[in-house]
This record gives sequence, structure tokens and C-alpha cells, in this order.
Amino acid sequence: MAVTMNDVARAAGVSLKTVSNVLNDYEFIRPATKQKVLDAIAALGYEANLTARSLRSGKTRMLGLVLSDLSAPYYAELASLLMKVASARGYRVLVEQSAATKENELAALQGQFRQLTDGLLFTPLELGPDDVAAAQGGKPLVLLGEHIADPRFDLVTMKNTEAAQAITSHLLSSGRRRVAVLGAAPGDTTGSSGLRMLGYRQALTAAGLEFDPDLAVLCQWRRDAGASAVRQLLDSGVQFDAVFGLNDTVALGALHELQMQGVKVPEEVAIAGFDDIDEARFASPSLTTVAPGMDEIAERSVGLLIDRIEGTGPEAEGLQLEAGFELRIRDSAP
Amino acid sequence: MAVTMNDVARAAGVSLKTVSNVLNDYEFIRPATKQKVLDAIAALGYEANLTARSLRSGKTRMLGLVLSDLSAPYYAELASLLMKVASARGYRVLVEQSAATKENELAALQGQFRQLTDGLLFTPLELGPDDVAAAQGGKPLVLLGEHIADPRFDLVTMKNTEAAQAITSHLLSSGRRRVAVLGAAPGDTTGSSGLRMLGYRQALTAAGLEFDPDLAVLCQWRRDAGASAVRQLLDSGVQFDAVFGLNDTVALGALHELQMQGVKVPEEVAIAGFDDIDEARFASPSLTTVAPGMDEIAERSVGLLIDRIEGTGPEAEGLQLEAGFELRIRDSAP
DNA sequence: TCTTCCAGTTACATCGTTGCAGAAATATCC
DNA sequence: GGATATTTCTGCAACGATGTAACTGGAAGA
Repeated sequence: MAVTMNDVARAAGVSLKTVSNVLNDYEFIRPATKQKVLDAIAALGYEANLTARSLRSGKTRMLGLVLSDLSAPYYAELASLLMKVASARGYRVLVEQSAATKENELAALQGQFRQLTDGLLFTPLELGPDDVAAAQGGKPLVLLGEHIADPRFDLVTMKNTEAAQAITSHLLSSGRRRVAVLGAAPGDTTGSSGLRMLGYRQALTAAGLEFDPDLAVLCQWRRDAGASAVRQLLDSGVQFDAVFGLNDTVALGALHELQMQGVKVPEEVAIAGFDDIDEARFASPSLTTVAPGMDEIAERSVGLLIDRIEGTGPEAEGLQLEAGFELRIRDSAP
Repeated sequence: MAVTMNDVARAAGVSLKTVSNVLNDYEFIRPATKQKVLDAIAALGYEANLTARSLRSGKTRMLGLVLSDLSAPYYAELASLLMKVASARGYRVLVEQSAATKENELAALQGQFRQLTDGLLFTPLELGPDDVAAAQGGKPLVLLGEHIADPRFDLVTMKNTEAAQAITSHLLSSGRRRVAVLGAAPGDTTGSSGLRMLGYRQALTAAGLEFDPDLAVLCQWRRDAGASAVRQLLDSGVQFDAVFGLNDTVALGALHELQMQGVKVPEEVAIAGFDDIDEARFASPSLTTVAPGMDEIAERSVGLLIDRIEGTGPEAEGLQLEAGFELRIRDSAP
């Protein structure tokens, strides 16, 4: 049915292997021969069979991307960007949603998903460093996010603590003194939540304020969770004059709920988020947030992973890269 | 390195093919033999090599999903859902972003992307029916969206016209008489834009109103475009008391801009969108919109495509399925 | 007892490509 | 000019699975 290399070889009057050599840019081919082959390829409309090539070469030219949920705006924007960057280097991206369960994360790390890819961009949420080390099957792996910072693994991340400190300081600089923080995870110190909480607390300390546990609300990083977290806060009667959502969706959920309850933003309560998803710019009021350098993260993580795959990466194992960040001061917290 | 079927065969003391038969549920195998093989598989931790299986069988158990931009919320939510549905039937989804260019759409339809998948879920935006028919390479194809409604192709879509009419009627029912519509595409009659515009006009007619071309603003379906469209409208001095964004992102961009300009929503201008992305519920005010039955679309499109792939689909070619819709009346247009 | 049949298993070819080793043709050297 | 490099090209095996056909051994039938 489909045209094979054999058909091309016959049409060009050369051997199968010569066709292969032409396609793989083998050095020693006479220009005339090369042209004959290329002509035959064009004439027959030949396209290489990727499956066969993969079987023989052991490479698929696909990167795996493991994240919890593609419908979350941050991940959707990141995935879109990663695909574009990968595409520019001749790779495709195969996405796997883990729903943030240990089981799915493990399956993505070792199972058949792994086979389909030459390397993995992995956002661990439930797995610890030792789980990953145990499951990791020899193929290159670059971690995204921050739950695991372990010298054994390459990691591309953002300046969570510094950025959280900067944005909290911004809130404080306008005179706010009771900054609620939404999206804390209990006991987390190494994950995004823990690192951002640390920055929040550093900013408090720098401003001479005590950390008040009543102001820290535990919730998932989703709009609905942000909304209920802020409702809970209002119901509890705890006073606050600003909200720091540990990511934008939480902050936007909180913004919505505050406005529903008739609380004026930013007059009565200022709000800041983290991620700078496209939606933040167009919220009403627009959301003050941190742009965590997504372009840089995409560029460097894909670059590093592909370099590892192709064996052209840096000598050092366990590279830790941090993208720069920028504050985006908007109307929700001027 | 990896354990192969041959290793399993040796360990179980049977032939290679017997192992294959066990894995493929071949009928005539003695239970004792089957058990021996299963034990050996478990002992060695064997996993089938998907690449080899694909080469031999010609199937990849992957579905291709072609859409313009994964970072658009509607597509992100749809993709996430499609992946879950496909996964439940043992398929993976490989996403390709076309950036809505003819070139990329064609490449996804015929090129190497096609090889990697057993069938395609395709959102044509630039290609016409004849382009698709010409490029289509024998493998199953299910169209998503509505740019192409052609009896030659399977199509899963939504009730664009009815839903647009219903939501426009809802705007009119509250006494609004000047409903601006954002996101029109010039000359489109078969695409989402054209169909929704038709519903808009039907609603006007039903209410005894004339269509005013000044109220229809051409723009891309993005937040920033929605914002500039509404600014353009304000600048032009055209009077309007409601806005229908042909999708939610446009409506949300418009909502933002109106509020920036000090226009009260919904008091002075009511706003409605289309798609019911998660963000709509949490906008401030929450966005009145149409829920186009995304679950049903995902379920039925993946179901149909897989049935076609496995040869268990309906006899009829060119099936056209329409999901039901629901209005979501919220605060932006009560 | 001999054939026939069928369950259960096996050997071999095959999918379309690339790696390896070597053959053939041409260039280089003393 | 003959041996030695170098360039150019080729054949075969292999990647790891599945399809086809054939083989084996025992039960059923004549």
C-alpha cells in the first residue's frame, strides 16, 4: 500500500541501503546518486515509516509531558508552548494527565508511556525523589515544577520563593497588613506551595509582621476552591485586607467570591496571584500577579531534555535551572 | 536490555508464538500453558514493545487531535476531556497545533502525523471540504466543529444556530434592543461564526428587530480581540445595550474592557458568551453563556472514531451528530 | 488398525527501517 | 606501477512483535 524505501530503491536503480543513506545524510554519496534518489522519492511521494524507524533505531522523537490536568490554564499554556518549542527541534509532545495520583504518576514514569517517548518532562506532585529514582528507567528525565529538588535529577523551575516574597512585599508596600494566603498545602516545604509560602513569610518578617496561621487557608489550586476558601475566611470573621492566591486560578476564584459578597477590590481587599495566565490580564479588575518566565522555562526544559536525549547535554548531572520572574502590577492590587 | 517476548518464551519453556498467543487471547491454549506464560511474564516484568507491535499490526492505538491552539481554554478543556474518554477505551491522544494555517492543517491531515495515529479528530478552520477529501488518506477521520458539513465526513458538532438564537433571545427578553455581536468572520456562513451569527439574526427577526451591521464587529476569538472590538464600538459612538460574544473568551475580553471604561455590566450593557468554559462561572460578574454539551461531544466523537477504527462503527458514512446545549444564565445578563 | 479431525503448539516469514561489515570503485602514495 | 587509502555503494542481519501454515499427539469414527 504505502510506498516503501524498497520501492524508491527500485525506482532510483540503487540499493535499499543507499536510499537509507541519503535520508540519513550519510557523508559519502555522489551528488548524482543522491539526486536520483531524491527524484525517486519526490516522484513516488515516499514518506519514511516512523514506526519502523523507531523500532530499528530505538528513538521515537517524541517527548512525554506528564502533568496533572491539561485543562488548568497554566498547564494548558505551558503545554502549548512546550509543543511549539519541541516542534522547532523536530520533536512532538505526547501529553499524559496524571490527575495528581501516585498511581498515574508512577505509570507515566515507567509504563508503556515511557516506551513511546525518548524522554520525559515530568511534573511530580505526589511522587517523592526516591520514588522517581526507583521508577526512572534510564531514559532522560527533566523535572518541571519544584516538588522534587534532588541533585540526582535535572530540574527546570521558577523563583518561587523570591517571587512570592516580592509580590507579598508589593501588597504590604501599599499599607496592607493582613494578607490572607490561599492554596497552602499542609506540611509542604519543597513543593510550589511550600516555597511560595516561605516567600510570603519572608516578606512578612521583612515588614516586621508576625505570621498568623488563621490567614493561611488550605485549598486546591482551582477557581472553585479559591472561591470557597475566601468564603470560609469571611465566614470565620478573620480580618484581612489583602489576598495572595498561590496561583492565579485560586486568586481569580477568590476575586469572584469577594465581589459576589460585595467586598470592593482593591479598595477593601487587594488581590494578587501567581502565574500570569492570559486570563489574569482580562479579569475585572485585572489581576496583579507574577509572570514566572514561562517562555524561559519552556525553552530551557525542552532544550535540556533534547540535549540529554541526543547526548549533547552538559556533563553535569542534576542541573537545576531557574527562570527569572517579573511582577505584573495591575488593578487588583495597584 | 528490555525483556522481550523471546525471553519470556525461554523462561516459560514454550515458543515465542505461544507467548504472543497468550497476550492476544488466542482461544486454544491449555490453561496450564497459559499460566506458565503469565508467571514468566510476571517474573521477568515483561511489557510488550508498542513500537514493534505497531510495525507489525499497523495500529498505534493513538488518536490524533488537530486544533488551532491548545492554550485556548475551550480547546484545553476539550482536549483534556477527549484524552480521558480515549484513555478509558485504551487509546492515547496525540495533539497537533495548527495555528489555524492551511499549511499546518494539511500537514496534519496527510503527513507523518497521520502515520502515528489510527484516526483523526480534526477541527478544520482553513481547509474546505474538498481539501480535506483530497488530503484524507484512508484512515478514519471525525471532524469536530462546523466549518465543514459535508455528507462525505463524520462530524460531531453542537447546535450553534439554535443555541445562539436562544441566548440572543434571552438578551432580548430582558428588554435589550441593541445587541452588539463580537467575533463575526467576514462572509462565513458554514463555520461556527456563521452559524452563530445566523442564530443571532433569527432571534432579532423573531423579536421584530432589524439586523444592524454596525453592531457586528469582526474579530478573532481571543480575549484581547474582544477587548479591542468593544473599544472600537465605544469609540465609534454606536449605541448598544448588550453584547453577545461569539465565544466566551471574546465576551470576557469585552467584559473587561467595558468595566475598564466604566460601563456597568449588566446594568448598562448585558453580556453573553458561548462555550461555558470554567472561567465563565468565575468572571465578575459571572458570564451568561451557552454550555454546548462538551461532555457529549467528547464522548461521541471519540466513540465514533474508535468504532470506525475498529470496524464496529455504523454502516452509514458521513454521520452528523449534534450535542444538546443548555443556557447558563448568570449575572452578566440575568 | 487406520484414517480423520481438532486442540495445542511451533517454525518461519514479515512489517520497513538502520547498523555493521565488506565489496567495488576511485584516489593517493612512494 | 603496485600497494594502500579513501570514497561510494551494497547485502545481510536485526529491532520485537504478529500472521500463516504446518506439525504433533490424542480422541473419535470407520
